[in-house]
Formats: sequence, C-alpha cells, structure tokens
Amino acid sequence: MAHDNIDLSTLTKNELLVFEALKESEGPMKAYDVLDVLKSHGVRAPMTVYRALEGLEEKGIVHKLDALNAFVLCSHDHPHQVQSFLVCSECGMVQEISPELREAPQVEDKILGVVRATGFQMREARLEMKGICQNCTSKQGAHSTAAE
Amino acid sequence: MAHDNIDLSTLTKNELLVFEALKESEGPMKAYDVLDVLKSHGVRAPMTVYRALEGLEEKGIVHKLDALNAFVLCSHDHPHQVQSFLVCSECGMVQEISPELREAPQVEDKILGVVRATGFQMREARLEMKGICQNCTSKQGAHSTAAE
DNA sequence: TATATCAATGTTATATCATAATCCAGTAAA
DNA sequence: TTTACTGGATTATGATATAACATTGATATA
Repeated sequence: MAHDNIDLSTLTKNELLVFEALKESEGPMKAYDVLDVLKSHGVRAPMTVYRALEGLEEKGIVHKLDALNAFVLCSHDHPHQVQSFLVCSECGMVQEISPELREAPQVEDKILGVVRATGFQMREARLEMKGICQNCTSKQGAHSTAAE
Repeated sequence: MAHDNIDLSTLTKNELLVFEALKESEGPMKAYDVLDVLKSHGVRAPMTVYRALEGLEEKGIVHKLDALNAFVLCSHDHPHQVQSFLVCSECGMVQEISPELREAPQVEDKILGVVRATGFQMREARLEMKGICQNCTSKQGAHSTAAE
C-alpha cells in the first residue's frame, strides 16, 4: 500500500483522524460520512472535517472527486500532475489509474504540451471517467443487454 | 460558433430558455445564476433549471463542470468521448480544449486503450485542469512573482 | 365525446454539501 | 505576562441539488 510511506507526523490530530477513516473505508467518502465515523472520536461539526480534508489535500494525501463530492486517499507515492479516476455509475467503485497511465507517458506529456501551448499554467488536473466497471458489467451482462 | 449547428427544435421550452441563457453568458453558469436570469421569463424554481440542464446534458449540448458546480455549452460540433477544460483559478475563465487535443489523437486513444484494458466501459469523461490562464499570468507577472 | 396516457412543467418542501464568522485553548517567543 | 500564532470548537447560514406530488396540455383511441 502506498499509504504506508506517508509521514504521519506532519498531520494534525484531526487530519490524522480523517486519514484513518479514509484508510478504513477502502474507497471514497463523503465529508458527512467521515463526520459520522468520527463522531465516536468526539468530532461534532462539519467544519472540523472540511478543515482536515483541506489540510490533507494541501499535503497531497487526499483528492477530492468533484463528480461525487467525495474524497479519496491518493493511492500512489509520487503526486502526479494528472490524476485519473474510473468511477462506476452502477456500484460507485472508484479506482485511481494514474499508475497505468504513467506507463503511457505520452499521454501526460501530450496533454501538458497542448496545455502549455495555450499559455495556461496548470496547477492540477483530474480526469474523471464515468462508466460501468468490469464487475458490474459481468453481473449485468449475464441477464440482459438492454438496460438503456 | 459551433452552437449554430444545434437543432433547437428538439428542445423543450425550458431547455431552450436555459440554452439561450448559457449562450448569452459566454462562460459557465451556476444553476442558480441561470435561475436568476430566467426569473424574468417566469421561471421560479430551481427544479425547472436543473431539469432543463439535465435534458441538455443528455442531448450533449451542455456539460457540467463538476469542479465548479457550473454548466457550459459544448463548444464543438461532434460530441467527444473525453472533454477537456482549462479552468482559471484566478478569473474563473473556462476554455474547452478538446479541439486542440484532437490534433493529438494519441492522447484520447491511449486513455481509451488503458481504460478498456481494465475492463471498464467508459460512458463519458472530463479532464478538468486548474491553473492560471495566460491573461492572468501576464497581468500578475508584471507586478509580482510571489503570490504563492 | 369521454377518458386514458404521457411528457413537460409547476410547486412545495427538504436534503445535501460547504463555508463564514467568532470565540477559545495551547504554546512558544519577546 | 503579553503577544502572536496555530489549530480547534461552535453556531449559524449559504449554496447546491433532489424528492414527491400536483397540474397541464397534447395525443391517441375506444
């Protein structure tokens, strides 16, 4: 697990709590879901969670998936300029695939090149792909192909 | 303008109103901003706007920018599988760059290849890149380079 | 004509997501 | 001890989005 490499000593108390909650969850969590989990640790207000999430994002440990209003741990060691996620519309699964795309480095290079050519200074980018994951496809495929 | 090619006869009354509002705006609009504009046309409720936006999205005429909770007209003729947007953190400018990326088709092909290899059936994808646009860069650059 | 149906729209209420503003506690330096 | 700073707690509210149900109007058809 990539998360083992993170220096937890730089995290505040609440950041650590949120980090642990996300680590347990094995998937993206909504802020208010994190809040529910942390209520047993005395956290009461949304602000507390959002502040911690903001801190974790600044440290590159957490990403927000805007399409879901949800947050995930960054699943790779070296923060990348383009993060890529598969989001299953069926079961909600989220998979970060930046590592796979890194094996095709032309992709990021090309993107960065095109962007730079427009005079744009990119800070961060996310590619969020929505569709049906393999698991859901095989489950459904056996029964029908209609659905839509 | 690419929007001239759209067959407006397929739009419902409210979809047409929202379409016109977005066309005027020359940029992304929040749903409630659209609502404000359409109040002069008798539209009162958020639902009306959200329903029309949903219809326009299904017809491929509008995209939602999740990172901004905002909606833009699709600025090119042929809906593409990966839509790419530059979002300026400074001035809020949004530019769709799919046409530029199309000149580098390896990018989309590679992405689609990698994704397909994971067994994922992609429906739609958006690459949202945040940074500073050329305009803001040149304005700021003259005065300072610090800022962050 | 009556009536069934369907899509679009209207309306009300509420859920969900996020932040502003203010105050407080600990702690480290002057 | 003051001062300043960082993180945290609390309260309230803003912003975004949808649920649930009623209404309308067009079309089909018995």
